[in-house]
Amino acid sequence: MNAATTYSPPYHRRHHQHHHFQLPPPQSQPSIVSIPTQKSILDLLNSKPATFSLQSLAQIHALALKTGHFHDHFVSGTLLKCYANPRFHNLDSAIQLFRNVPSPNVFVHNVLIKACLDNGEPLQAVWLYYELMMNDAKPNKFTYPTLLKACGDGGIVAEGKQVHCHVVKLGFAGDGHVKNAMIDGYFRCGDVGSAEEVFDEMEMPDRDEISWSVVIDGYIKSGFYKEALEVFNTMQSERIRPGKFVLTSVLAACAHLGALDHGRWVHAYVRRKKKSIVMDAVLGTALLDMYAKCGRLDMAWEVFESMKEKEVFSWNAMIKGLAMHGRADDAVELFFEMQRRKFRPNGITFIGVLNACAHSGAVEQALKLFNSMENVYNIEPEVEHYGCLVDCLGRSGRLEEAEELVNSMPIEPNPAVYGSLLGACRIHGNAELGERIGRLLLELEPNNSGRYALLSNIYAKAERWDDVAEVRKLMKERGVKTNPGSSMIELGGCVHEFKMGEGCHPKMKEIYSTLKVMIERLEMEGYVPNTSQVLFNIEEEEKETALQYHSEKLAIAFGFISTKPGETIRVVKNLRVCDDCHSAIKLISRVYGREIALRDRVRYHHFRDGTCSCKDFW
DNA sequence: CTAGGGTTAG
Repeated sequence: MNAATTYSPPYHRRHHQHHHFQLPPPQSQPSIVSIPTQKSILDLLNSKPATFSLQSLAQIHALALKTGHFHDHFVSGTLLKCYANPRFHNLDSAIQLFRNVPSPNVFVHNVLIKACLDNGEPLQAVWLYYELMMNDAKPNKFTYPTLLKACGDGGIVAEGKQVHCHVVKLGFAGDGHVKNAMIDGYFRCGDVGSAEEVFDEMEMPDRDEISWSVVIDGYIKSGFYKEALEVFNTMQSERIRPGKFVLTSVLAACAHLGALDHGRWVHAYVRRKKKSIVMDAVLGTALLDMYAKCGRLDMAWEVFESMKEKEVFSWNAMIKGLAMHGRADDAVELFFEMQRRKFRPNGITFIGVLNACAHSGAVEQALKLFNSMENVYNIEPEVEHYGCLVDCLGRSGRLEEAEELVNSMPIEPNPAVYGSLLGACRIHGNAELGERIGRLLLELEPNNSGRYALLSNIYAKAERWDDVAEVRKLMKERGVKTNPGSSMIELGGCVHEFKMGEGCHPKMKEIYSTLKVMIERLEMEGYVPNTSQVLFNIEEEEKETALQYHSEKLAIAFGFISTKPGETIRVVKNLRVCDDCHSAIKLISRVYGREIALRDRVRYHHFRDGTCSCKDFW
C-alpha cells in the first residue's frame, strides 16, 4: 500500500463511512420524513450497487427489516440481487436471504436463479426452478432465458429439453428472448441440429441481430468456422446490420481460418461505420488477433497502437501474437511495457511470454519469468505454466531438467505437460525417455492419435521397426481415429481446405501436376525427401508419395496457380509442420522467389529466400 | 424492479 496516495478521511468520518444511505439530518426536515420509505430503500440499492461493501449492504438489509419493507418483494428481490453480486463470492448469503423471504413471488425466484448462474452454479439455478414450480409461483417470460442459459452452461441436455417443453406448454415459445436463449443453450450443449431448428423456424421481427449473433457464435464455439462465415453472409443478404458483437465473432472465425481478406473487409466496414460502431477494447483485440493469426503482425501492431481503449486481454493478445511469430524479445519487452502503463499481467500473460521464450530457446529468460510469477506478481503457476516451461526446457535439449520439473511440480501434471516432454524427446531423438512417457500417455489418453504418432516417430527415428508396428497395431485394436492433416488457403474470398490424399477439389488434377513439377524442380536443386517422420514403416516409395501430398504442399501448389507472382502465399495448417515440408518449403521460397507464410498448430513460419523465420527451431 | 450476444490462454 502506498501511503502517499492513500486518502485518510477525517476521524469522525471513519466511523460513518458505511452510512452512505443516511437520510438528510433530522433538523432540516420534519422528523416523520426520516423513516425510510420503500422507494428510498430501493433508490439506495439501485444507486451504486457496484460500489457497495458487504457491511453497507447489511445495514440497508437491517433497515429494510426494521421498517418492515423487507416484506415487499421488490425490496427483498433487489436486496438479493445486490448480495449476489459475483464480486462478493457470496452466493450462500443470497440463498440464506431468500429462505427468509415470506412466500417469495416469481420476481424473487427469477433474481435468485440469475444469481446462481452469475456465480457459476448453473445446476443450482435449475434446481431452484423446480422449487419455484413447487412453490406455486408461476414462472414468467423472464424466467426462461436465464434458465435456458443455465442448462447450456451446465451442459445438461435432457433438462434443457424438458425446459423447452415447459416453454411451449406455458405459452412462452413466441418470445424472442426465450428463443435466442434456447438456441444458445442447444449450441452450448453441443446439439447443433436443435439449435439450427429453432433458428430456422424463427421469423422476423423476432429473428433479430442477436439471434444471428447467437448462431454465428454458436458455430464458432462448435468449431464450424466456415459455417459461421456463411451465416454471416446470409445475414447480410437479409439486410440485418451487424453490430460490434457479431463483428467480433466474425473476426474470431477469420482468425481461426486464416481468412485475411474476410478479416480486412470487417476492418474496412468498422472504419466506414465508425459513427455507429465504437471500437472498444474487445473489438479492437479481436481485430488485432485476427491480423496476427492471419500472418500480418505489422497490421496487428498498427491496430494495437491505435486502440484508445486497451485492456489486459488486449496486451495479452499482442504478446501472444509476437510469440506466435517467434518475436520473443519483443514479447518480453511488451510484457514490461504493459506494466509501465499500469496494467497488471495475469496468468494468461505469462502463458504468452513463456510460450515466446519456448519458441526462441530463451530458457534462462523463461526460468526468470516463471520464478517471478509467485515472487513478484503473486500469481500461482497453473499446470499450463508448468507445461510452457517443460516445453521450453525440452525444446532446448535440457531433457533431464524438463523431466525433473515434471516429477517435482506441486500440481498433478496433465497430459499436455507429458505431451510437451514427448515432443521434446522426438526432436532430440531420446527414445529411452520417449518410450516411458509415450507409454504413459497412451494409457492416459488412449484415444489421442497424436500421441501414437509421436511415439511411433520416436521409434522410427531409432529404427525400432518392431515397436513401430506394435504401436500401429495397438492403435488399430483400440479403434483410434487419426486426426488427418488439413491445410487452408483463402483465395478469391473463399476458404479452400485440403486434406492429404483427398481429391475432391475441382482443380485437383491441375494441383497435383503443379506439385509434381515443383518437386521435380526441387530435386534438381538437391532436395531429398526426408521420410523419417512418416508414421509407419511402409516402403520407401510409398512414404515419398505420402509426403508429397501432405496437405500444406497441396495448398501451396494451389496458391501458386491462383495468385500473381510476387504475392505472398498464406496457408494455415491444423497440425505441426513436418521436417520434410519445412525444408521443401524453404527451397520453394528460394527457387520460385515467393514469400510463404505458414501457420501450424502453434506458430508461424515465414519462408523467404530459402530461410524460415523460425530459424529451424520449432 | 427481472430476460438474450462479443475478446486473450489451454
